[in-house]
Amino acid sequence: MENVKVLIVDDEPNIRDLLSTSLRFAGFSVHAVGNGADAVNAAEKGAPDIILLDVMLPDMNGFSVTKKLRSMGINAPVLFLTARDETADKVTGLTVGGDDYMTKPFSLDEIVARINAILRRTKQVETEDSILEVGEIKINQDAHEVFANGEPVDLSPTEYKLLRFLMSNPNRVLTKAQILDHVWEYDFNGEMGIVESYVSYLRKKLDPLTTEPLIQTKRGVGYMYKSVKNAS
Amino acid sequence: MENVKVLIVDDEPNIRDLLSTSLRFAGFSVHAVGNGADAVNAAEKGAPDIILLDVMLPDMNGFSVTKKLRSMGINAPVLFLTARDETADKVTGLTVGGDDYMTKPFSLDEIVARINAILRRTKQVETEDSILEVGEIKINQDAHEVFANGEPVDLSPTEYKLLRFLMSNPNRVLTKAQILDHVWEYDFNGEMGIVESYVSYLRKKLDPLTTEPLIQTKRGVGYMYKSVKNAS
DNA sequence: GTGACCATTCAGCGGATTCTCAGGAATCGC
DNA sequence: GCGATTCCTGAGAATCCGCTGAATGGTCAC
Repeated sequence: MENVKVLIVDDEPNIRDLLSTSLRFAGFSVHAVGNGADAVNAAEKGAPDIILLDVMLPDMNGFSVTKKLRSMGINAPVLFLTARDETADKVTGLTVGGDDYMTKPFSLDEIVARINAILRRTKQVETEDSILEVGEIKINQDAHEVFANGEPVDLSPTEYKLLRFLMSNPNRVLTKAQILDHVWEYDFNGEMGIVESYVSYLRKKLDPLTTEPLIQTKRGVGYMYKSVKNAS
Repeated sequence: MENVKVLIVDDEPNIRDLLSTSLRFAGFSVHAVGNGADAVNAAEKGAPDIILLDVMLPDMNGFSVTKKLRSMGINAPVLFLTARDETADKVTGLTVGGDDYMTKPFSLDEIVARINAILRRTKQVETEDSILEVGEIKINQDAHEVFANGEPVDLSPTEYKLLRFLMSNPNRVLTKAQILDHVWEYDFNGEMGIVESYVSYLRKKLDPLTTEPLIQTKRGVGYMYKSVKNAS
């Protein structure tokens, strides 16, 4: 996962900042532009490994941008960003090859997961493993399958995202605010109590299958996924 | 931890002074301003390693400031300061990237700990280790876990903060007033007897696990955490 | 439309935590 | 030794925090 270059194309500065900050912190090398013409230029010069492309741009739409890019021999996979109300058939034609799409608003954890999934599929760069195994839990990120000591566990989408986020930060306390910011969609406006609810759901499903509780409550601080006992 | 530059942005002079003095004493290089415009200027010239940013400023809010900063290519992590009563929805989006937030009123020890945690995570400068080990006690600051000779110790948040403060000033007498100022929130207006109570709680939990009492009473002066015996 | 599943809010419970206070123990000056 | 001062610690009250079950509304498949 060294030096993967991401090109972000979105006309909303808020989304650009959010994505830039978040992906940079996730270890990607980021370049962000606000319209299709700049995107073509940046892609030509920057040789990105993956492109995050808003479907609705002020000057040209995502389809025109990709057509232009492909005609120039730029074959980096594209992750389209589209508003939820735009109909699916508008998008389905776009996702050829290794491409994919996400609806806005998305969660930050989810978009990192999708980027890694695409890179994994297109194999243009080394990237993370599709299997995430920490302690007694194993997640197959391609199949969205979860196993606790080999037993399959059936999780709802939000439960899955929460568990994945916890497991990718083992032995580190995560505050409810951090969890909310990464697992829920960026425009979520509700209370942090929902994190408690979902932790409760997860524990109810996972704890019967494990030898010890996996999600620890650090009262007054947050939650922590524990993987190995700290004896050192 | 050499020459880490902190930029403080808060419109309340009291808070500015409190933070400046305290952080300077903790070894940071500090610059403080009172509004968003000055913050942008100072960040441009000063190239801070981390920014402490009040969410509510007279001229612009914290989000506008960070947006402006990011658009200028300044990627220093931000520790937001926000009033406790502001609801969670004002907090969402704050902990993106390496950023974090604290509610006012905060404790000075806590804010130093958070700054070090952020610097550690963003790895932009060398900083302290997440493990604080002095004598027979070891603290894992990521996991908020405490061990006495390898045995886990369960501490409440205040007990934890007190122990951390004592351990980060080993072999040095700390007055109750100092402890109160650093460990408790700055608007705490109770009695100093509470320090005695919490020292008592700590001793009750720690002393059974250590070969000798760790927190010494310096009658008429304060308390001292002892780590190595002086041969004299 | 109907039923299953899911996301979200909320209220009540129980236990942990914070803080105060007061009696007794330890220590100091003399 | 003895009083004065300081410190220790148990008890108790008020509060806070997190867990969970229940209720609501939405979405999707059929």
